[in-house]
Amino acid sequence: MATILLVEDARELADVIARELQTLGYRVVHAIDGIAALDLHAREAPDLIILDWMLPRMDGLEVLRRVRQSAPTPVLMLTARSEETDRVVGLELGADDYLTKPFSMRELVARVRALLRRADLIRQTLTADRDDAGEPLRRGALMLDPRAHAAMLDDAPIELSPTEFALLQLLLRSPGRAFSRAYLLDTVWQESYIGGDRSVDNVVLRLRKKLGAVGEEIETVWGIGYRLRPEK
Amino acid sequence: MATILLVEDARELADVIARELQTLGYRVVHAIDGIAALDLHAREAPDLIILDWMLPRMDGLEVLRRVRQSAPTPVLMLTARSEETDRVVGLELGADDYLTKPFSMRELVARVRALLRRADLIRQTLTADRDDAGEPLRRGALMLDPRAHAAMLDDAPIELSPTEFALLQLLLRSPGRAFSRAYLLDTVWQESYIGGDRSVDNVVLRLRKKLGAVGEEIETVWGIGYRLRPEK
DNA sequence: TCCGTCTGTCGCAAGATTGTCGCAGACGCC
DNA sequence: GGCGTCTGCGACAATCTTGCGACAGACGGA
Repeated sequence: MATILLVEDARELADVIARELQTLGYRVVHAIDGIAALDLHAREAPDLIILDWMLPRMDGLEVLRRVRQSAPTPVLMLTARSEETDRVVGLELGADDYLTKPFSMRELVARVRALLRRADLIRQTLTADRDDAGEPLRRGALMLDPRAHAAMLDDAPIELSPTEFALLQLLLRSPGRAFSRAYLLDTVWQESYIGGDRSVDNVVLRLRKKLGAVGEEIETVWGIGYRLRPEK
Repeated sequence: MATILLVEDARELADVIARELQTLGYRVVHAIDGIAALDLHAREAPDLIILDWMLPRMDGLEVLRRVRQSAPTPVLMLTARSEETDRVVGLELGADDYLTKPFSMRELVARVRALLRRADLIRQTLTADRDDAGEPLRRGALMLDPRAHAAMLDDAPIELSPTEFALLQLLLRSPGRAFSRAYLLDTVWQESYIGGDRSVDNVVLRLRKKLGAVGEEIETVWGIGYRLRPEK
């Protein structure tokens, strides 16, 4: 689950925000001044920063500037001022969004969610680009199209669940390579892997059933995991 | 990875933009005035130009005019002015998009990606889709005319709200491609995306209802988002 | 101001997915 | 061949996702 760095010196407000975010499942790290914020940012590598403008020891703008030098972490700025000039400065320095006090919890949450969603989208797009996704993968009678998120077997579309799709895609990208269950859990399940090794087995089981002849080419590597039989 | 020519004389702003784009994986070439911009454009053949309106030595409009004489490179104009007349002039001269200062990084990034994506799409499909947004899109009994912002179903006009229209247009442009909710929120809702995933669902729901048979071709990609069934 | 349209939210129900469990069978090692 | 370990696989329940109706706030026009 995402970690949020909250930088706010007004204790009471900070508590309210932190509690709200925590009940929503986010991990909240709290800094009370600018120096602490930079320190925590470096240590915790949060997914999002909620940054108050007025801070002891180093103001929000300076924190923003320094953060921006090291990481593209999205920043939501909080401010009591509403003057247009401040808004301009904040946004030009790379704040991703801006909220003027007083604001409703509801609005804060909506923006936090939006920023996290966007960051996640960017991350996915980048990794997809790196992996050269988009090109259809073929293997015998099977064709898997990442762009359409669809699979065809003998020219007939087949239904694959998200997990099945991701696992199959991984196998198809590296035929012959053996994947350990731990690696698969890490890669396919990512950080949400609450599953045990049996989960992997089951997805493979379901894939084999759905894929017919191609399914038989998913081999068990005893004591390790699975691999797609290298092409002849 | 795409190369972006950034033409902006305000050093600090330019640095922020450049850094942001670079962390996203783009190569950024920076020009500080109009003459340098033309020079770099000729040498680097960038995939996109981000062009400030006010520039030393040759203003943005003139740069745009000259660039247009030699290449169809997409151009995103930046300007401090918000008057309608300027906007009209810029777009008539062939700017592809337009952003008024102050703007958020989020917005800039969204537009940059939208422009690159569109350019890429155009490059790929050197078929009938040679238009940008003007040519009518057809699909079975449905005809959608972006220019007139009007839709016809079985030769009868149907009412679509702006959001519905934009989403449908996106689907029609890339039949078969799966769009995640996050992507749709980023693209269709753009700036004002305070909505949650349920908002997307609802627009799709309304579209399906309005579109009859064509509506049934909007498929749910479980765990991902939506897709227009590819044409046979 | 009243009214109609557009949009986001909420809540519930239906349905899909996925992790767990148990057991049978396969495998590797000695 | 015997034995401990690992895997295949069916069943099931918990969880997650989506469809959809209802509703309320925002907005703009009359």
